[in-house]
Amino acid sequence: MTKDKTFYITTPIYYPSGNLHIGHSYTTVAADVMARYKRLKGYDVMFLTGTDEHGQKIQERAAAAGMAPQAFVDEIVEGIHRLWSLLNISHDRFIRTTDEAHEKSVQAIFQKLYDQGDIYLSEYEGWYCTPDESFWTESQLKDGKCPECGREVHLTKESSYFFRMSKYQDRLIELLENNPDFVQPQSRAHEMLNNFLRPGLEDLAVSRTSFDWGVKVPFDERHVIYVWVDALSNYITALGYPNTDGDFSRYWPADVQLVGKDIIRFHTLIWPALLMALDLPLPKQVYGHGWLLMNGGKMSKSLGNVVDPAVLCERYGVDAIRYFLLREVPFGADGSFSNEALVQRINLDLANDLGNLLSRSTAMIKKYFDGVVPTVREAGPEDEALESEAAGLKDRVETLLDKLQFSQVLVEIWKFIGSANKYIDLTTPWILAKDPAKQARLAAVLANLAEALRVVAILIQPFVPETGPKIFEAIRQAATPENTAWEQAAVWGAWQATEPLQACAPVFPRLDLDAEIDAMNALLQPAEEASPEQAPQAQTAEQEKSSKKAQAESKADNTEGVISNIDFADFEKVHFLTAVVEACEKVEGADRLLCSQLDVGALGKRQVVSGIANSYAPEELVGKTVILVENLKPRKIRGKESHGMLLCATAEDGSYRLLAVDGSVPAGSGVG
RNA sequence: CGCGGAGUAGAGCAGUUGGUAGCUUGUCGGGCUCAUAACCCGGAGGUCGCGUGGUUCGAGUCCCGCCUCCGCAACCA
Repeated sequence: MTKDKTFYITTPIYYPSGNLHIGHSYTTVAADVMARYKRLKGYDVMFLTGTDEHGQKIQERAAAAGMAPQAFVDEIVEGIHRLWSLLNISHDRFIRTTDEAHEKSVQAIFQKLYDQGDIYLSEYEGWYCTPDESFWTESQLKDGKCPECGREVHLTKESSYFFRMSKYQDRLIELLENNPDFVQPQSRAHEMLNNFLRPGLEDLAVSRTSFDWGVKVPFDERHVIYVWVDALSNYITALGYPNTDGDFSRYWPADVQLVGKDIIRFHTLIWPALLMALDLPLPKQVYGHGWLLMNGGKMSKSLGNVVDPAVLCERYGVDAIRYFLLREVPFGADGSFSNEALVQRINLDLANDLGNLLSRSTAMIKKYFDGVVPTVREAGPEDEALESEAAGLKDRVETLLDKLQFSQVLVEIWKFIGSANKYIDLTTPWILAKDPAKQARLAAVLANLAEALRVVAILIQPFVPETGPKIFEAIRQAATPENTAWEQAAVWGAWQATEPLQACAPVFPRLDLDAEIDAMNALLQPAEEASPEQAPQAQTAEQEKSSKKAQAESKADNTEGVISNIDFADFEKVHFLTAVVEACEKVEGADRLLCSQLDVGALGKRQVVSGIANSYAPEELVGKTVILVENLKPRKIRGKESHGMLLCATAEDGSYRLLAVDGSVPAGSGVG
């Protein structure tokens, strides 16, 4: 059968430099819901996701792990496949930029653009940081120095191919101004226009000679194709482009391309410009969703506040996680993730409202009619409201889903679940049951409840693919394609039990809030150096702001005593010593950092950078005896070497107080 | 004067073209007993960041000024 309606949806291709976190799952689950919904509606769906595997960072990570880049990404991609499988992601295709077909297509695209003059060879002029081997533009520099390491940079030139993006500036402005649907939410379009388009676009460097983990420029082996052409073009190479027959002609242009708000710039400027250069139609919509914030701050590995979706799924089940992700936060906006919110959603929405509705309905059918609702049924005055609400529900859900308003869709469905619960209270079936004359009315009431559950089961399929079938099973509705079809949600009276109902076990068991939060905190304890107590040392300037809140939060949690025990051997690994501060000054360009010169007795002098400038003035520290973690791995903070860390207590207001010694001991004394 | 977003009941959020301020959760009280200590009803709780600003018969909603918070320069969704 040839379906005439197609729907092509994409997620970004993820960068496999490490395992994915809950944020990646958020995007992908959202795309999955749309894909499942459209399939239910009878569309021929192409749902694409994948990985962006080239680039310097991967090369470095692989080298650090002592692996070849390909082997390195293979391993991570394997994990990503497992995660998507766990989350019931129903992608039709998974593209890797290291796929041979993709690489060939990228070369063909590059060649075409070069041949037609949209790509030209020139020189990339920038500020080069030799130790970091990285280029920076004038505006990226911090105080004229490398923004990464703070060291000197020098002006240098590197040969590079450029994409003539400036040529498409006017067409891009027109695109964003005249097509309000192209970028969603629309506020993001303004940002693009004001920040980038109106000030003027520069041509884009699209090749590099400074590393070689990438696709070679077909006519110039010294260059590898840089991220833009390589990564963005995945959306068309996955369909076979430059071959424009088959899948490409069938699915392109994409209906929706989901991206996080951070990369919307590349998808609304560079990507359309590339397509214009290739003379291809543009995607119908690029949707930039918001972030899931962890305790109010951005999620990132270096902060140690990353939530592992696999752990959550294991503990709560896939559907609970999928439901939470899309229910908790309006899709375009930022929202926060917290264990408490997750457990609350599971308890209130899934267990109390939906789970309990199923439970009480099936229990009554079992109890009053031994699982079989008689066909002699008498309508009552309470029925009308429930039935008419159900009748319009499918359309309301569709309207909202087509606008990707996932949280609103779930609100709408749950309103109906609430109505069904209320319907039970209004009709009081337990009273009807006592009166033999009211059996027909009781039958009607219970049938209506099964009916409501059937409608809900159909509509929630895209969101919670495991739960829909469970409900069908519980009400003994055969899960045939005809019965589960989307259109069946608009029908009232299609419930047809295949066998007697039984009282069913809870589909979403209620959780103990406090116990869960404790358990989750224990699971999520960051293993590395980002634990709160170490934060003053471990933070870099750019991380400080966002980690501040996370610190406060996790600190409060820690007082509950859920930190796992360590062996004495572990403790012994840490060398504490006393040290005397000989000199101390603020670190230039950083708000919270102080750089101290310490006398550590026999060990000589040490330089330590600490994030305590808000709590101490530099001169206050001089002469103090402090506790130093002596064997902490040295690291650079704002360009300054920091060999160790000063122990501090954190006060309630978030300020730090140094640990002191009771009495007087020489510098360099052991502590422990 | 960089750009954008946000500031509405304890918490988290809605408030469409200006017309009596809503939802969820929490809290207090009541009902019910079919059900996963679940479900249903009701009460309390807000001078809608500030300017006793402007426009208007009327402003959370439009205009002006100010304050606070967050994001944006890094190919972390």
